[in-house]
Amino acid sequence: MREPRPTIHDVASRAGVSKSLVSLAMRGSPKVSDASREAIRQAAADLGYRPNAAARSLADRHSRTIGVLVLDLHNPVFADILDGIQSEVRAQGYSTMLVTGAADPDREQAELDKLLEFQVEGLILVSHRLSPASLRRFAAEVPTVVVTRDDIHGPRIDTISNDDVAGGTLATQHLIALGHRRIAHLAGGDNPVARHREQGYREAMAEAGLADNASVITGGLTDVAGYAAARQALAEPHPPTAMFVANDIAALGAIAAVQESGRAVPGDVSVVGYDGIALGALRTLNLTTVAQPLERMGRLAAQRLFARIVLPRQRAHHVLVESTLVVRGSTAPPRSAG
Amino acid sequence: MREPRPTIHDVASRAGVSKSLVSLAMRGSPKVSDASREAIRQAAADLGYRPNAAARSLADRHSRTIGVLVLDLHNPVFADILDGIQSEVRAQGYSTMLVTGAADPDREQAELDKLLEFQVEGLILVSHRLSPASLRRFAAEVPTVVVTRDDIHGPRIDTISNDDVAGGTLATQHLIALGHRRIAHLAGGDNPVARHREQGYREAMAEAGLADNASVITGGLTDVAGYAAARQALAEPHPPTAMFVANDIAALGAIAAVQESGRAVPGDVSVVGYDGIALGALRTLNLTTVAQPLERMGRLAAQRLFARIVLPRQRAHHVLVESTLVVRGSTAPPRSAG
DNA sequence: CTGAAAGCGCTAACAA
DNA sequence: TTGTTAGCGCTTTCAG
Repeated sequence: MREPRPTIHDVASRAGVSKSLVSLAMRGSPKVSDASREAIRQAAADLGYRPNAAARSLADRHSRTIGVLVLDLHNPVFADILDGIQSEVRAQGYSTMLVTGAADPDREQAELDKLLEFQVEGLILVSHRLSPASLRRFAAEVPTVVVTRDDIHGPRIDTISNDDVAGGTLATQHLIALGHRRIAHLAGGDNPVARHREQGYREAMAEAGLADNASVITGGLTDVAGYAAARQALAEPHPPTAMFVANDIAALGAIAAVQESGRAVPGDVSVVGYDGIALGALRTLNLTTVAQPLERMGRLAAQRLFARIVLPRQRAHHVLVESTLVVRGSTAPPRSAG
Repeated sequence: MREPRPTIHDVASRAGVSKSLVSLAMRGSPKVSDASREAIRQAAADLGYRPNAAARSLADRHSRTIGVLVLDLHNPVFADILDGIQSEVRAQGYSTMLVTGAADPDREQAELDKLLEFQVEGLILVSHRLSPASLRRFAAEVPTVVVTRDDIHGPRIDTISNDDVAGGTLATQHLIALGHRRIAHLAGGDNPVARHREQGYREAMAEAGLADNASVITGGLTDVAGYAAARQALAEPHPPTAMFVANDIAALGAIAAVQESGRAVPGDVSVVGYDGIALGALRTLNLTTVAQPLERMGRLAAQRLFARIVLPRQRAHHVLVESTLVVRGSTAPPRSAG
């Protein structure tokens, strides 16, 4: 089919040296004479030689690769986190293998199994849907850090996350402070992150004496889900004057539904999202949100992972990052305040 | 550090059979007795055995992996294309290694070099920034297909793309048909895709006798770039009544700038994008656009790649997909038509 | 159906 | 400084 690739052996004989010398030279060892080094460099260039990563990985038992699982490539949140991961991983001279599981536990399992077969030296899970048992099984085999979740604990599972309960409270309190009372929460579905944000909402409502006004609509973390949930909220006898939506992407969908119903944002309905995606800053959208330091979370995750690769048995670290309310134009006091 | 992983050897001795039998069993060969197969399965499960992909790749000289380079993980266009690629690749029992080069030719080179060291059996480049020479060099080493571009030809470089010139014309003609005359193009910068779309714009303007009205503003393919370009366009003495923007993401930025300037979309300024990202369908944004069949392009790319992996020397295929104008709410006749 | 032996491309002692 | 010798874990002839 295709001519075989040149090997280290071919380079050696063309340069008139031995295999091992080439190996040393390739990795920039100082114990190679300048003459040999140059001859080897030249021979490699002539031949178009490329080291075979599989062979190297096998021989020195180090793949220099880390595996990254992301929940959903469509949500820009993950692109930001990945930027942080990538820069850190590359700085260490490692490569990353990136996979998605489409929010399906079985597929996530399968993808991670593949990653382990490739001998990745560590795993970063950016918002997975694994069962606790399954996650612990992976973490037992290879250093693992989880980003955006800290609900599953295990002896050697590090986490980087924000406090979603506090964030949910922050968003809700903002709406309460503006004078809203009928505040709906468009929930993010059956996952811990969404549940925590909902809990934060409930706590803020209760604390403000608005527990009876609390109204949670089942939604999801996609634009479509947010759209549908908002429609449902607006169809109620006493539609809300404000919505706290489980994440930014769903909030965009919710805004669409509000506007489509003939209402204005924020004039008739205020909307708050969660995450802090760059898109939300666009004047068109201008989304008030609880912003997480996404890129930093990615960097922290990679740093944590390398720390654990060096010292595998250290106890689990749970890094909590600060999220902040970013007030933009999608929230305002209700028409008839109070 | 960590206890060594069980190998095929460990499985064999625990199951009381030979290494090679295990190897056969692992790959589901029919020439293994049921008894042996079960013993092996059990032993592997007990041990938590995982095949070592590096070793397998080395031994059978097949990595069963294809490399994918994407221009920018932040643009949802690429997530859609990737969906198509992934589903097809998985269906073939292959894995994918995904990398980004941040639109930087040198980094793209480096990432692709890494991919080749991992012995990927093929390459899919989703909108690269490589030089022709560099692209041809990679294609000479491994089957390669390029998605969204067809400007660089080479003996064995397949392409999957739409006709950006035609698409640009389509968008512009739509605005002309609505009655616009001062139509600006917010260009997408120094890359072939953007240049083709611009050419389509120019051709449509010329054909309508509006060549003198043609106004091209230098922009880029990001929201920020679109925002800046639109501001510039609006600052001119005779601001346009319509804009054709190089892609959807930049169009969102442009809409933001228009609205921020106190003008309405489409009341004062119509905006057309390009790509057909899902987000554009949201009622809030409601973006008229030239939509490419993104997921299908991804699938086609993977299919083409596998075809070439089987028959490496076949001549280059250039698959052209149809893009269609999707008229939504961001375009309308100008205030004072004509 | 099963097992022994050789080798994939590379690294890693160890000698020379 | 250089070359030799063993493997890394797996697949693959080729004899039993």
